[in-house]
Amino acid sequence: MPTPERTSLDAIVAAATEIVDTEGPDSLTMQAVASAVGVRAPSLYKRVRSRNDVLRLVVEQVAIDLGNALDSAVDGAGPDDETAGAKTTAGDRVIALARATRAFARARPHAYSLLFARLPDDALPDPAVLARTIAAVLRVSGEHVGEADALSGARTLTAWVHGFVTMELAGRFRMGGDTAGHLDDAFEYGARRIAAALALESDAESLA
Amino acid sequence: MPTPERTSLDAIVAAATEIVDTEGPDSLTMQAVASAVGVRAPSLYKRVRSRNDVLRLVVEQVAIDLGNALDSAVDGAGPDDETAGAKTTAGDRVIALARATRAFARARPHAYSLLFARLPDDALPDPAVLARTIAAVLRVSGEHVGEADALSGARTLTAWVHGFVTMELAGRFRMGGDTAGHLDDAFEYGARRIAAALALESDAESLA
DNA sequence: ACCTGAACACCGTTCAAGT
DNA sequence: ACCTGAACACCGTTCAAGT
Repeated sequence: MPTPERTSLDAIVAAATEIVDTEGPDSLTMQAVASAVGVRAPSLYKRVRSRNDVLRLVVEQVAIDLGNALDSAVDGAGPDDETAGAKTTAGDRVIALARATRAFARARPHAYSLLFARLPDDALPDPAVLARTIAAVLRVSGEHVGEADALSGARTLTAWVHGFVTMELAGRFRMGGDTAGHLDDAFEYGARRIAAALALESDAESLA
Repeated sequence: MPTPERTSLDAIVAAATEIVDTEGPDSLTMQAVASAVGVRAPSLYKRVRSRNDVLRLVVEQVAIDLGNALDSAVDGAGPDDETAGAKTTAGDRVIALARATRAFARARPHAYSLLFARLPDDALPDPAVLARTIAAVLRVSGEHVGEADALSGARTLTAWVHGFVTMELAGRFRMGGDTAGHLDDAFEYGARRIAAALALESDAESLA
């Protein structure tokens, strides 16, 4: 006689993502996930192939969440020029993307780290999911520097933001006086500089 | 009767570093290290406190190796201007540091990733070791943009290089057409742009 | 003083047995 | 059809016993 299902793939992914967010990937054990969804560890193998499969689903969920945050940031971007009636520029949207990425990483450091971590092959996220995640970055970069340099601009922006955020999260290489407020200033200053540097790119030889 | 020592802390660190380089941190087990140095796993606890202690020693060794590579890169930097007799500028040394970091990361991807990874508290490297690692970056940055902006310049350079290299190593967010040769071009182009952008910084309000 | 086997509490994963 | 306890091969770590 068939027994009723006591959990679901969605519940497993949700529980696993929560564990990663609160305790980090090392705490993502099959027993912890099973306990969170109310079954025993062996039952999980009815819905997933392995722990790495669970990890992959978490990474993809995180990528989707970051993509949504980036989309929202573009929609909600306001003008840097605070004069009444000033229009929002593509440069404003570039800055908004940088800020949204940093905010996401600070809110969910373990999850964010996973996006760029060295993962086992069977935990690698679907490239199509990642493509959606960065779609807004490519689009805004194109508006800012022109379609020909959209790729090069997106890469430069992403590299700088990711590097800054990683160093901030790791808390190493503090380079002397990195206090919290100082980092905020350094980020805003750097983001403006990078956005400005990208805009100059359209003059140089295209590299896309 | 005292038995002779059959291994040493140096041998343990060397073996552990080799395991990390060849198989990655997940393969760094106490049994693997013990087997490599010719003892049983419990014997390791005579020289180290825990697996995280071994990991910390590996991270510090990697930081020392990167620091040496950066120092060598600065010494060996040549002029971008290939005219006979052209002098090596601070900008040339900035580019040389960027190239050396990328070369290190490509040669030892697992080791490099550890430098910025989220690590357990008892695996965190000694800040003094990390300070030595980046000393050359701070020094060259100061020569390039002036002492007042040395910190800000070093941070921007390190963030961009680290971000670029991480994206390259992870192989995700390929953003369309990232072939091997293309990435080389993109790196050289980006490094020149960042070096140029830093040089402009000295005009702006200092942020150090 | 150093090294070891045995043991403990964990992992991921498989599988026969239950319902 | 789904779930489970038991089992297996691993982990890190401790410790009494050997030399």
